[in-house]
Amino acid sequence: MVREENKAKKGVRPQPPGRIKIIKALKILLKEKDFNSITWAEIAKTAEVNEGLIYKYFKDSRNLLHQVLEEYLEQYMKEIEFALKGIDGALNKLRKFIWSQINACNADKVFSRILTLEVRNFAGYYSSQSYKIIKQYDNILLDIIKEGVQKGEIRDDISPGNIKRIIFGAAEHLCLPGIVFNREFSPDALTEDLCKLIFPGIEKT
Amino acid sequence: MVREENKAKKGVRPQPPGRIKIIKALKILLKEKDFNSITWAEIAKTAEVNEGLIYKYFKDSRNLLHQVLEEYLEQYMKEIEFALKGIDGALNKLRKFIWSQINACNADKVFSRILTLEVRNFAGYYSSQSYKIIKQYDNILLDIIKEGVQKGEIRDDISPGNIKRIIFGAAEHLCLPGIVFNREFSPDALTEDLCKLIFPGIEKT
Amino acid sequence: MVREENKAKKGVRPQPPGRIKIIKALKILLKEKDFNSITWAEIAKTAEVNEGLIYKYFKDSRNLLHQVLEEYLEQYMKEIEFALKGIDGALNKLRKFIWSQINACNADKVFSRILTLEVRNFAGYYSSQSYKIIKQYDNILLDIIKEGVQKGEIRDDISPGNIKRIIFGAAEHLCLPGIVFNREFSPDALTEDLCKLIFPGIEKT
Amino acid sequence: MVREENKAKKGVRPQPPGRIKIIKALKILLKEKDFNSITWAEIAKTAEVNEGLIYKYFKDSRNLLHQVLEEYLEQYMKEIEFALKGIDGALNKLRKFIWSQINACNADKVFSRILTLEVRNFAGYYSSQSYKIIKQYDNILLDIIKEGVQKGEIRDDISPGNIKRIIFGAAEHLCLPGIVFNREFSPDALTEDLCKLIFPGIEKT
DNA sequence: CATGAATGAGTGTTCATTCAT
DNA sequence: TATGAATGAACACTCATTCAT
Repeated sequence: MVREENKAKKGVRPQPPGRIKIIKALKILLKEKDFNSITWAEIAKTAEVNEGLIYKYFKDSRNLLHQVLEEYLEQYMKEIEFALKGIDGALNKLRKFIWSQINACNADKVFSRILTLEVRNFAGYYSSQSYKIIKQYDNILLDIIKEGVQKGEIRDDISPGNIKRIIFGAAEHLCLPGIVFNREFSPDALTEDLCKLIFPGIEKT
Repeated sequence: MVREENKAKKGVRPQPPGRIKIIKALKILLKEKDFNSITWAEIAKTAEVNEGLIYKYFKDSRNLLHQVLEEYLEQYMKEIEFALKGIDGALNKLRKFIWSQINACNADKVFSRILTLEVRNFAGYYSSQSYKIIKQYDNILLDIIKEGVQKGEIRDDISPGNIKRIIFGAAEHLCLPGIVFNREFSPDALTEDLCKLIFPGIEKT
Repeated sequence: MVREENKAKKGVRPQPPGRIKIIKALKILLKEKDFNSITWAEIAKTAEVNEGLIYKYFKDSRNLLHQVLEEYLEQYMKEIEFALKGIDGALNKLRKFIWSQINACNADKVFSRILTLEVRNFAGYYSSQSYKIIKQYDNILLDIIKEGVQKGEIRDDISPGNIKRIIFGAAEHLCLPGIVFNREFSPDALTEDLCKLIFPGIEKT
Repeated sequence: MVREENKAKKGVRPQPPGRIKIIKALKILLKEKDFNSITWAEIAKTAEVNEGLIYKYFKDSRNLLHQVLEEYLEQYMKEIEFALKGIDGALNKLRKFIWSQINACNADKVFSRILTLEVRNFAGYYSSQSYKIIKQYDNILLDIIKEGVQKGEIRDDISPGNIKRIIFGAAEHLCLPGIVFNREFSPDALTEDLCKLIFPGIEKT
């Protein structure tokens, strides 16, 4: 009965086993190699599924990756929104946001690699659904900054957009060695360093 | 005799005309499309050279790109070294370095795109000659920071490596929209914003 | 009871709903594209029926088309036989036959296209049931000619078969532009022209 | 030296052996099966050539057929123009034209089948180069008819276009059994029958 | 130094067909 | 009766690469 409820709530389609296997296979392969060098044949073989079946469920290979990405991003969006609840003050939210971002990078290196290194030079990426979700995610940070500016917590002589970019870029490059060489890193320590460095320049004096 | 001079000037390689044409062709194509979707046939056609000839000079397509990259990077390295000469104080050098980096991004968007979006998830990139030059370039910034720490200009409670990463990441993401959508941007303004934001957190108080 | 009646009227087959839907779907698709490029998947989708179901009723796709063709041809045969009733004289019948043929081409361009452009180079066409019906249809014209020869209305120094072919070919090519480019044309005018041209050479002098 | 001259005159490109083999292979296969069911693999195998090579010389499979068709049609056009030279009077030309057409059908049944049964329902046929040549060929007949009308040899109360269609259609269907079942037939006899039948209705009385 | 010709191994994609339920 | 899921075999097409000349 609980199951029935879940279905109803989430509006989940029945999810045929082949589809699940394919997605799982892609995730496995993404751990081993970059997306561009993954072939349908490999996916099919890994999924123990017929090649043609992939086409049944996913229009093309990009579509398959985007669907997997979307799922991941939507999940992450929910988490970050949840994580920010109940936190008071723009700077506190900022710190939390940064930590979450770095932590997520550390927790799922495969997706981090895809999002930071692979997807950005895909052909249709900047008009994809995934990119839309990323923009929403960006806006969370942007809103925090704008709120801080409005409340006098954050300086107003740098555009919120540029502050946002600086933060994202700084966080990304702190994680980059970990992402590229698949090494563990400490979200706590990196967050600490990043905030120490940028907060003095962000706070309104 | 003139030839001899050319040889001497340009370096060791004799630079046969076919080779030059191929490299030129790749540069043209890189302006239009991303490296991964450029084919030998296209290069040969653009270079007005036989396909087979490419093999005479370049082991494989990656090799070709790397050679082009190397050339570009070596050139840029020289420029940055020259640009930093005669500047006093770590923070002043830092500002100059940042400006040069952002300015270079703006000036040559093709190479910026390759370096920030494409090359990083190539298979052999991190053991390539190009990467070695990038590391050297990284070290220039690192040395500036270390010098600043040593002279008491820069705080010592954040590792120079992390400071370096924060600066590179921040600068990169400030340029990213311009790189991705091939838009012009103002190196002066972006440098100003970035320094305003990070210098308070970098300076030793 | 009504059902029973329908059965009796339509013939032997019980005509299950799925079957009807499939046939209807094929007819719809034939209006849009040529038969060779219609896929099972499309038929099933258009019919709002499962792909596998088609196999219940039709051995293969050719079989399906032939059944649809047969239906159409049988219907047309009845009409032509009815139309020729009560007409006196071979030449009058000839004129009526020609008009009916051209009129049918104009009225149902889809089937005309199939019969004149598509079906003739199908593998098994010349041993199919459809071809048998076509032969019967051919024979109607042939019989008219033979009757005319016998009665001295039509010249006897050209074989009836060749006269038949000349008439069919001429009529077909008069309709061809209309069929190919799906344009309307006037059966009256074309019949008039055709008869004007061939009757002098057909009539016994 | 003679060779050099030929090259220069005809403007012939060197014709690489692979290209020739491919065209030859297609011609062989066309004798056995209809064009639509011929695959690249078969052509390559028959030509004893790599599959990829076909793509080097011909953009796609349609392109390959069209090039072969064009060659054939251009050749035939030259022949018909030559054949009509020195013939006086529209009706005499007409007879010669008809005989040539029927004779060509008999002589090369493969191409006749393609032109009458296959090519007409190809997607891009009516905007292809082949179709343009066919139109030119059509116009030869049309011009003969127009000339006859002008000189008072041919009746003027049926449009030349319709006369043309009637002739082409009649001739085609006289040849059709031969084309379809690959049977020999007598151009002389068929021409005789056709002219006997249509000339009385064509001549101006 | 440079070319034209040719190759082999793959690519994503499509399709008719089958089968358990 | 009708369906969803899955399959296998082929399809046209592409590409980096080689080699004789």
